[in-house]
Amino acid sequence: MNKKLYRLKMILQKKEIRPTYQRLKIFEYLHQSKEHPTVEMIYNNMVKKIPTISKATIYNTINLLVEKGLIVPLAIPDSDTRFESNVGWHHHFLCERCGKIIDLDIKCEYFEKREIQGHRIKELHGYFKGICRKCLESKELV
Amino acid sequence: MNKKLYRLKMILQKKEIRPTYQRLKIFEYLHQSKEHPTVEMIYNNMVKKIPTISKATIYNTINLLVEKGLIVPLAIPDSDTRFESNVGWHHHFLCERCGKIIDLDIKCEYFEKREIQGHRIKELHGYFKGICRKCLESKELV
DNA sequence: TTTCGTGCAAAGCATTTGCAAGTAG
DNA sequence: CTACTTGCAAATGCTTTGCACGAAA
Repeated sequence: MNKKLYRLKMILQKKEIRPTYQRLKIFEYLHQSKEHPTVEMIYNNMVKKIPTISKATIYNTINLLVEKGLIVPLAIPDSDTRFESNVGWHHHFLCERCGKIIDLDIKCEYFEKREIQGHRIKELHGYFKGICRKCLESKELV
Repeated sequence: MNKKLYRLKMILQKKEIRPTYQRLKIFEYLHQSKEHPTVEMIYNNMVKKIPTISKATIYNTINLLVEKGLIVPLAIPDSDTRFESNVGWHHHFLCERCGKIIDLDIKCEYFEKREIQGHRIKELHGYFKGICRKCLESKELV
């Protein structure tokens, strides 16, 4: 675990980000969490470990990490922005029943393309909305 | 043109929305505009035609139209939400140079699917970010 | 030592809400 | 007439900013 933290510290330094305790802990949390947390969720989690931490620091840090390309924001209508450390291109599934966001492991023909209809592609985002497998299964039991 | 307005009025009534002048004009604007306007853009456009209109009415109306499924919101990180009346599934391209949002006329294998890895699909959203064809061309002239 | 980051409180904005007056059916 | 909608202003809530103190290089 210490080795992993050290690795994260190196990543920050490589991007010229001072690896303060707060930043490292936030970055660590984003790496170990699979729940695509909101700012609120990050804050609630951090307060447990660092009781004096402020929301301003959370905002400052995630903004910095996004700028440096170390995390990615996920915009969803009528919902708070979420963040993830998995910066590789992939799609998402949002369950409208349980609210979870699931990383989809599907191929997309555009993942390899650098151009579409003459436009140069720099980013690609895709998400599905509906009811996830688990919710469907539990509904069938009712 | 009157015929078109009448058609829009019918659409509102079918969804049990009282076709007030403000609502009809906002709905009309969203139908004729191809620029995927923000709330701000809708307001600025409406004020020209209805000088007394308030932002609250714009918000009330678009929220209602979204609820009823007559328009679709488009969430983009670090950018205001945009709206469009084209509710059919399609992808978008966002140019980071000129800021335009372009409807893409491409097929997607998931447009016809109703399930993905066991999850039931109700909505599908995809967008590319990069530099649009026009901006690439004008850059090449420099 | 010097520069940068943190935490607090205040400021800024977009969006929502409450309400009196006006409008649609 | 009765219920709903509008426009205004106030309230709300998320995010950013200014600043003094503290921490990192």
